[in-house]
Amino acid sequence: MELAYKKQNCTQLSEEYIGKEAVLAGWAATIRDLGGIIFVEVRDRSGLFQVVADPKINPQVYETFQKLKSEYVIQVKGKVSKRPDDTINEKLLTGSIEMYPDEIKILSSSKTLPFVLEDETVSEDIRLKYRYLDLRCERMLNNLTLRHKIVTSVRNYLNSLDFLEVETPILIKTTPEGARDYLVPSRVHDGKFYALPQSPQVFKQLLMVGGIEKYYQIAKCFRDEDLRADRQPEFTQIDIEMSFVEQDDIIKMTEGLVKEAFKAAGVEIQPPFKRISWQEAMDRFGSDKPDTRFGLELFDVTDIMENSTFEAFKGVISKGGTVRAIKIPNIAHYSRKDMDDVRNLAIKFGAKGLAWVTYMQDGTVKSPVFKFLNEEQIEEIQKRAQAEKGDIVFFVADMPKVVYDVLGRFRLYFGEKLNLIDKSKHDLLWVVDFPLFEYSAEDDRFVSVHHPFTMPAYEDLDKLETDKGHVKSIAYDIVYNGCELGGGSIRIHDAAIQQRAFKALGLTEEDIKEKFEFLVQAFEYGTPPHGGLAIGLDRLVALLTRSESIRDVIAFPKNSQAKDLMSDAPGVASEQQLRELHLRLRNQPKVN
RNA sequence: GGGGGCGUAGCUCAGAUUGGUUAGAGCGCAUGCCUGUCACGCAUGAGGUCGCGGGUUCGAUCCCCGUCGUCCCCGCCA
Repeated sequence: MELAYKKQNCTQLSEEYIGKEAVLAGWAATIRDLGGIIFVEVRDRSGLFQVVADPKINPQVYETFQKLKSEYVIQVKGKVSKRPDDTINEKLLTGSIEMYPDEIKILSSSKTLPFVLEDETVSEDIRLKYRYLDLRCERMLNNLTLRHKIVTSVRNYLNSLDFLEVETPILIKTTPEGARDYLVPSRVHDGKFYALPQSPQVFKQLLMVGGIEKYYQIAKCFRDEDLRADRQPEFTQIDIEMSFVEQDDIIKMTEGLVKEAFKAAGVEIQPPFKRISWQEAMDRFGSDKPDTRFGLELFDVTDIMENSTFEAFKGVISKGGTVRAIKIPNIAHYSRKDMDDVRNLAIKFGAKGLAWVTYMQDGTVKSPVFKFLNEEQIEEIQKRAQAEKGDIVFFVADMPKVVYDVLGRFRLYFGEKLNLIDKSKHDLLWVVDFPLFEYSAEDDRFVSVHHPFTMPAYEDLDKLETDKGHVKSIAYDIVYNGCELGGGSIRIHDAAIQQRAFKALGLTEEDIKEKFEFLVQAFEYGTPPHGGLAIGLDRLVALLTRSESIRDVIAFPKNSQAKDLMSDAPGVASEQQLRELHLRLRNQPKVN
């Protein structure tokens, strides 16, 4: 596309252009002034192109070149020429050609940059403060380019399947459950607030009631919770909902989508992906997002320990607890200090203690717990662990949730530490059959694992009243290399089942009316069976670009304290603004 | 809310085993020289509230306390 200021992109030029006129515009990336000749690399989004000024060839151009400084914006016009054979730069896409411009214009000058572009060691806070400069670096350009390609491939894929992209509101009513809402005060309605959506959940279900049948949206979502490397206060989901579907339909559709998204990143993957039940994931990997690129699977020794004389374990078991173990290979040489560190790690992860068996290289076996076990039990442990010389088996006894969590984290810790993870793998799988409810000790009641509209497994419907803790749901997560990429569920479309689900959650009629009235009401007017899922776009792109943080795939992210270091948001509001919003501050904001 | 790391030149860092007279390096920047560089080379030079405040001390970049900034983790969050 020819523009007023440029007719070609830098890397569009090739040897085919030799002798032809070109007009480039971009930034002076590097300037090499050799005294009698000046080389400048022009950079635009496409890449680099070298232009040369020689006083004997064009004194006027040479004079302007002498004025150039780093990151000046320039335009050059002239004929593309071949470089002398011995000056070809193999590292540059356009390294065999160059231009002695007939004309150069300085379109804009630049101050000295606060940091050297492409210097990977520059700290992130400096780069975030001058994000517009960081964006000039190849890394950010590549990340944003890949993000765009992935979004494009997703849109193309869903469009080809007859989906409609529909926007849902950003100013909505606050929702009682889930994450903390961002609130927006209403000027028109004194004392009332909008919330920003944590996800378009309610609206996408209403779109199904509205007959849209197949909906998607590249949706901005907002959660006012503390940040992490993979969590931003505003983030983007590929949000999808479909009518007249069961779980398999969603899974199949998503597998195609993920395949296309990976293809856009140059990675070929072949659906269908493995499916593993939530229970199996917890039993084998201690996680609902298992990284199955390596072994170190957990195993159950509750039955053995139950018949031991180890009162600590027996006490846990009699209270409904479990004893599980993990075998870590080739660490029997660990010193006492190493073992203390491991024990402290277990405690940090939530264990009350740690027991172990060491299978020494000399064939002896050492364990602080063996005095509580008979020979048969000791043998059975070795058999289940398939322990060999050099291994250590660790035991954790507690309520299942704690045991899974501690051993699951142990597994990841040692997998990383012992370098057991094949980083070249693209391991995709589905975790299915999640429990519908989870007991919350904090609230002393059962709460939704997914959300209150998740369909219970058909075979578990009669347990809704009798055995809440064991009701499975039709919910599914997609997991990539041990990271949750997305998840979703089939929703309840039957008013009677929805009432039973609400009841199981301990919600009263008033609660339901207050919290979900318009949704429940909508469902009374003919609701198609429906379900969907959402995929975290930022995480997906971060994983595919091997970025350490999702900040690296967002053009203008917040820092770990939810501040925008560039614009210094959030800022203070004026007294006038506060008055219009009917607000008074409890504390004066800190001014730095 | 809690735990940990870091904070010295524009950027990235060093600054000792023990607190001491003039706080260094590379990159960048400036000036000069240099006609085929592409990490151009060579020379010269400028550039510092050692994050901030307080304390200990004859004396603090260094030790102590507080505070601010930033990153990571737990809690929180799908």
